Amino acid sequence: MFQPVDGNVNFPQQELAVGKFWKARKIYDQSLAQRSQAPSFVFYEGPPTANGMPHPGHCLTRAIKDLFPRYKTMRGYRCERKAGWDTHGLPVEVEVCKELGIHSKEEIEAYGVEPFIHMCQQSVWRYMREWERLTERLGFWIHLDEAYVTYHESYVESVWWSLKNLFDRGLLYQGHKIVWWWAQGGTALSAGEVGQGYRQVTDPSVYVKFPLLDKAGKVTDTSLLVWTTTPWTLPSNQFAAVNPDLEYSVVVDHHDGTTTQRLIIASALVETIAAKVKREFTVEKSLSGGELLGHRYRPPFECYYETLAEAAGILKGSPDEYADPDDIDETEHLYWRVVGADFVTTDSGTGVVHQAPAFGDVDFDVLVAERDRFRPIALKDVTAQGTRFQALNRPELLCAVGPDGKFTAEAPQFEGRWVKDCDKDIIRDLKQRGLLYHQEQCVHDYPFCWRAEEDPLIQYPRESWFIRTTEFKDQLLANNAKINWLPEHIQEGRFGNFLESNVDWALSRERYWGTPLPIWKCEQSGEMEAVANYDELLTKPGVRGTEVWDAAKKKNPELPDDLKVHKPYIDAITYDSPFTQGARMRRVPEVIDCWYDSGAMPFAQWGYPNTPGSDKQFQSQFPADFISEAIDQTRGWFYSQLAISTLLFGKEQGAGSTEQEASELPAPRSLLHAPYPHPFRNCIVLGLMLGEDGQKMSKSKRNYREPNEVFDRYGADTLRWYFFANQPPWTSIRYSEQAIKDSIPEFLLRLWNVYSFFVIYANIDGFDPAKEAGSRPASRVPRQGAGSKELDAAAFASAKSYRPIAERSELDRWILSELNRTAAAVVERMDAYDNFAACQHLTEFVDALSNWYVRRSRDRFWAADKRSVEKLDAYWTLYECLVTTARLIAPFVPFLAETLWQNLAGVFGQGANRSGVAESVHLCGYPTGVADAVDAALSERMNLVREIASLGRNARNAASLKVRQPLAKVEVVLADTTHQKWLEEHAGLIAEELNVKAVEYTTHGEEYIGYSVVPNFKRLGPRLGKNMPAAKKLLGEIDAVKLLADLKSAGKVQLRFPDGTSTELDNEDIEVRLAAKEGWAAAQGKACVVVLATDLTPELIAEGLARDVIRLIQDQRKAIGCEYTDRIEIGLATNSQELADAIEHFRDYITQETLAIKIVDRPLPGVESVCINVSGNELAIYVQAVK
RNA sequence: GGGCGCGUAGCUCAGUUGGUUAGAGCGCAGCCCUGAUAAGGCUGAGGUCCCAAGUUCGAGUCUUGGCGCGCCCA
Repeated sequence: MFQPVDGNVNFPQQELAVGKFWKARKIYDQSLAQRSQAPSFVFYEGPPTANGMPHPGHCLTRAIKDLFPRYKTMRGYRCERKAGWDTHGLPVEVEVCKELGIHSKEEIEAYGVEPFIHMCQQSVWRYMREWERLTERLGFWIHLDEAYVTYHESYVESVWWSLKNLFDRGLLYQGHKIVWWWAQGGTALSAGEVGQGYRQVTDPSVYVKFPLLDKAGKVTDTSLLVWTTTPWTLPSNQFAAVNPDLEYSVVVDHHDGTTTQRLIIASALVETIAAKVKREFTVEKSLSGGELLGHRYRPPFECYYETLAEAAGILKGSPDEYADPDDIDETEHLYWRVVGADFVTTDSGTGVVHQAPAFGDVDFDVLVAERDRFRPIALKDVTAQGTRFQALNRPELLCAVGPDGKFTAEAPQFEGRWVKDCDKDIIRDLKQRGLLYHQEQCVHDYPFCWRAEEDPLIQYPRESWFIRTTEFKDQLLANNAKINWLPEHIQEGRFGNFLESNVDWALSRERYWGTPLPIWKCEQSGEMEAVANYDELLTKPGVRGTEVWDAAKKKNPELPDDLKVHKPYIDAITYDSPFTQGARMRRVPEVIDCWYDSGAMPFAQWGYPNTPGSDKQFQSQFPADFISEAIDQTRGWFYSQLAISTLLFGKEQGAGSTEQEASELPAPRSLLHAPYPHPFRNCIVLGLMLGEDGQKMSKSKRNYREPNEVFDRYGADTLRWYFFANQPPWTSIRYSEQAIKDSIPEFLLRLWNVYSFFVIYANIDGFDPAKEAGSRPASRVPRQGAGSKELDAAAFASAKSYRPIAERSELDRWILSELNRTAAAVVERMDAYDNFAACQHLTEFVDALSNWYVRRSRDRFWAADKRSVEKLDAYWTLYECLVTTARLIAPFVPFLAETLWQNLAGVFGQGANRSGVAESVHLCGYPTGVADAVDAALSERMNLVREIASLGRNARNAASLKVRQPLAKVEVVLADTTHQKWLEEHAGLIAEELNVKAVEYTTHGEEYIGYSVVPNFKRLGPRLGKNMPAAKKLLGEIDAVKLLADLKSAGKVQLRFPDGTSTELDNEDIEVRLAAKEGWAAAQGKACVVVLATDLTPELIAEGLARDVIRLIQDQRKAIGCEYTDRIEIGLATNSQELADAIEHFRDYITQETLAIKIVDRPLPGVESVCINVSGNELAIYVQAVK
């Protein structure tokens, strides 16, 4: 016996029970254990930050992350799934600050770094329980209890190891980065924070003259005209940028009759500016931006000019690197030159852009590019030559402003004043010196600090640590080229472009809660070294400062040991400098970008290389076969992983070599030449999920449901199926509760109904596959026989009632063919990481199973003879379909699959004691489809039958002939005769479905239909080319009946085109279309026309009435609560002779169909009647169950 | 401002290498079927496939240029 199935299915409740079962029986662990020797399929969990409640978008990510590992496990791989948590970073600090009611770094330091990071460490776990609960409830199988955690000592030390590696190879360096800087608070703001603070303000807009110098360095009467809205940046000017591809004009300004001044402006802007200043310009000549390059000018302020005006450097590519520097003449001035930049446009300004690299990252890039033109002077050269060339080698960053936002002594005129306050004085000064050309006001958006609304932010250079990723650009691209991205366009598109414009990774953060940068610096010489782990630090000579941690731990023994590698404890540790006698080594103050943490997870999750055994784990789990995150990770985790892996674990064989010393690294050799791609091979990039209103999901807008609400109401499988089956995962989807709800009936509920149907009737008829198979299939089948464990066909072959498939009915063979076809198609799609198409195949199969197989097999299930071969065939067929479907859907909807499996396989025994049958569907292999069982011709034919049935119903509808009214016959006019013979043999199926007495086929239906012939475009197009329209026209005009006859007799026909050429057409070259003629109850489809005979005989009418009566009695059975097998007594009272005659005539039929033992033509005493109108005849129906 | 993606029915979305009648689900209207079905079937209304130009015998699909939306970066 199967467990009775509740027709009122409650998915959420079932899922909770299934979850308990998995836990109690350790099914996930078993699924791994049984694959311990299998080839591995490597999955990496991108660590979420458990710093907020999970929302439906996270459910999508976690569902996809679960789907493929489950699938691959069933396909025979070992897929370990180690959870992970991202725990460092600014968001955590911000959360803690909120709690403390503080904002700035000053406040944090006043509060105390030590208690602050304690709070950060605790804060990280605040929502972790919620995340774990969600993970479990969603059915995401992953080892939560072995999760890697980015703040753990082993993890931090792994990151340190990698950083030391980079440092020792010269790939980690200090430089400048332009950040949005809150001067009053002394801190940099993240892009997100800056974005929050934009406001419209009015700023000065000034046009300033930069007089050009002649060859001798004398000021000329020609000036570059530049525009800026930040006058305070002018003292730090270094260059003037033009676009080499733009045209510029030298104009003469006649305004002031006494002096002649010439201005250089982009030609496109001459008129605009003339209009602005209300003057007339004469264009003296025009020249390209390229011609301006290299010209020197005099900067608007003298601060640096006096000392640096003549500074020059040696250009790269100058002959003979080791020649005497005095002989080298390929030099250029370092400052105040015209340089080229693509970003210069004529959208605004003058086409000449003032460059103060200290206060703009675009400007800074120009400086970097300029620097790159000069030959770097290596340290040893400087020492050898003295410091003579140090200042000459390349332009340095000029910055006359301090971190407090006030001018420094380098701009003595304004020293000590807040920069924005100086704008007016600067303008006045320029005016006095005749450099100000024009001045106005300008309204634009400018960012302010979101924590102190009155404080404008400024862009400001900060010392920062960088990873030299730009040197690996080609390798990053080569690695990327080998990754299988889904969708494909990520590779060349967003990610590829990002790599193309790679800049060195700004690694350091001037914050508190993060992996400390493991670099110690000599307090005297400034020499530095990297440290790979805590123990190494302790072995340093004269190490001091460990007592700070010891004291803290003593005071609070609860303190996790992991904190000792964090600020402030790690900062306390100093040691003797190996560089300078008597000096100490101190750690630099920075922590690192937490993206580096997550990108290091391929090795850091194992604590590699410090943790014993991590070697082996790392090697066996590298690279990942599969990862998936949302598209916002392009520049996040996808990049950080790729960059770190490419820099650490090498390159393709034979690729350019920038790291000769690679073999000296303490990494296993095999990994150093890991073939691309690494560290991941396949990556599904998920679309962003929006809220119900199409906006970004936001808690305050409440534009989505809490995941738990969805789970409680509809179930995790519902949500999963909605994600997998409704769209490709990379389309951004709008969250919609209605859409989730609507996705239930089409698949989950339909499948459930089939399952429920099976269980109801199998129990009624006592069909039990375990008993049929002799109750112990496993004992008969060899133990390795995959068949027994997974309940596929082979498992049942020994059962007496189990007939070979070839002996069963067409319908059985058809659905089994569909089943195997579906399995093969699903496997093919899933192997290509295409869950959406896979789900469509599954949906189609369940539709076929429910709406055709079961529907057309009902008679067999209802047949009286419990042991008839046809009936048992039907049970075996449906059973096989259901158990196989359970396996097919297991990775997608694991709970429902398990529920089905538990009951369907449960007849073989409960729990682990199941005679070799798998205890859980998730311990089964995945069905791949048996090629022999697939019958393509049968599929095609059955489709035709289904189309005929559909057309028949259509015709009935059009003729207002309900299906219960039998008709004498239908005629089916086929477009071609290929399947006619087969169809004739299966007329019964159609006759029954359409409730007609006979089905006839013909290809000569001229009476009912018209033929038209169209060319097969796809086939003929390439052949006929320009004659296609003519072919279409000719075929449209031709006598179709004659053409078809000719084709049939000769196999081909001639077509002569107006241009004189001709062609021969065969059967395949044309398509015949049918159209029903007016006046017939007919419907046309692509392959046929179905025509109904609409004449009704009294006999047919009577049968129709009888069927009406049966239907009404069945309703009544249901209404009075009869069991399926209950016998009843019926009373039928009517005044209509016609109806009474019909009942009398079909008495046996009615009796049989309604499980009646007796029908009388009068009321049953004591039974409530129902009075109903049956096709115009009044009828009173009395039904009572017989005890 | 740049990069990427998207734009198909009232709504949510499919649409294969370009092939001539552009589909599904929901919703709406009507009919039908039903002792597995909170299901199912048939029909109808509803489309400038964002716009324009181009390539082609043929464009929802390819190219270019616009417009609108989203994301990422400035």
